[in-house]
Amino acid sequence: MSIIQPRTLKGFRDYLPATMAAREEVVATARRVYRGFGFAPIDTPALEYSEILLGKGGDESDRQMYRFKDHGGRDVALRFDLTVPLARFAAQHAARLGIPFKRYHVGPVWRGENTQRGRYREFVQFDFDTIGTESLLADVETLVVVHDLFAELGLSEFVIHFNNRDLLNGLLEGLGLSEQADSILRSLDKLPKIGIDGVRSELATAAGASPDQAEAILALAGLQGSNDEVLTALPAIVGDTSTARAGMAALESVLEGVRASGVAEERIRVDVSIARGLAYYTGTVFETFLTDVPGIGSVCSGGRYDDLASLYTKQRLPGIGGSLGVDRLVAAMEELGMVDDSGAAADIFVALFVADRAGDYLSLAAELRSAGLSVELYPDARKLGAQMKYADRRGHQLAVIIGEDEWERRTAQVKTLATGRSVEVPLAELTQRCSELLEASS
RNA sequence: GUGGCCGUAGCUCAGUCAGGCAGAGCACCUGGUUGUGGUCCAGGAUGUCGCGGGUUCAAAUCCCGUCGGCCACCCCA
Repeated sequence: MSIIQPRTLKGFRDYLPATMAAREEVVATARRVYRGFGFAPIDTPALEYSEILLGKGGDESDRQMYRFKDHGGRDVALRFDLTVPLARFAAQHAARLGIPFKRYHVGPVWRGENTQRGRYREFVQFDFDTIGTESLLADVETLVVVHDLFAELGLSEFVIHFNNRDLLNGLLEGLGLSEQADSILRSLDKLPKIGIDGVRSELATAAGASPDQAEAILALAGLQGSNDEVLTALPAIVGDTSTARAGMAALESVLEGVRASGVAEERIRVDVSIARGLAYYTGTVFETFLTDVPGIGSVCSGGRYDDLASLYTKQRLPGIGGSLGVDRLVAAMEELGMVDDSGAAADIFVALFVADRAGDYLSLAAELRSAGLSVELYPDARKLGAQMKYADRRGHQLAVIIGEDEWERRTAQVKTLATGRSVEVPLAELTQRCSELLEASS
């Protein structure tokens, strides 16, 4: 029989222990932060009816969607984000949930796009959203959650860039270009790449903007400075439509709220160039960048979507939320050397020294575990040196060594691997002494 | 999806231009010590050269296809 080549699909990956342990830690931290703000867990199916997902994220999302007929001939698709399923979920369960409804949701999503560093076809998002309120306090809270999340993760160098789509919408209304909003948005998004002149010519060709219109749009996109400088300059640039005024007011109000929440000025930036491609965003939009890993792009982004649930219900269910890119974040942390590659080792290593006494070692390990300690018993009675080497490589804190002599004396040697120091303790005190040693080294 | 570069030991890579015995460093295994890791010394094992086909006396090397990775476009976590 021939051997089948072991392999994974393009854009799909296996996760080794070191990476997976890092991911679990990120998820645990995010969960703790989300819960601290009153978000509750939910889950939804990976597979949905295509009609639920199609047309919600824009043409690009539709193109990238994994879509096929299931065994019953149903037209189905894998979710490409967690926000659209949430909208369906909220519409379906609104009556039971109560408003506002705050939920978090972690799971894989799928996009059939071309791969690149930090971009895969299957990746994990960890979302949090607030459904059922238009209050800007929810916008403020969303940004504060992101801030606390990155602070808790130990990533000190990050900046949350935020904007309000009404600024551009208002400007375009005044210019009579509302119809071309999508195409203009896409052109503006390329500003860092193709420059002012590139965007200017693209605005003319793709959106049919006149030279004057293009200049007005570019004046907005090119606006830079401190948060207060940008806010001061904006009114003259975005014009005097009611939409633009609303966008201005929202932007100022959100920034004020974020400041009041104690977020440092250098962590939050009004950035009118943040547009976000997904079609469903309506007001506040944001992206989060790691200053030390610029190449990886945004690791947490989101915004307000006041019309999304209207696709599934007549009830008005506005929402706002954010999406943490778990894989991207773990990749960034690996680049920053924040992930040690030993994987998750148990605190205590027990050498299997005397093969005949396997039962004694097993009950000893069980006793330590019942006290809440994590214990690994080596499965083979190999040379002690080899076992010690294994324990060292694996990253255990303590090694418990009990040979025939110790068994007879009813004692154990407990070795602190980092220092090499070893103490002999009575078996009766082993649990307590191990706890103390672990406490001391942490 | 389109285009460019790349794929050789567990890892990082040399060897490919100009076809001629498949290599280095690190990691790994064994020994130097009857029962103690990280250093040192000695020795050892390890490859469908991504996969399939073609050209050739001979292919890691040249050609075609395919799968995968990276980069750009596009878009995005």
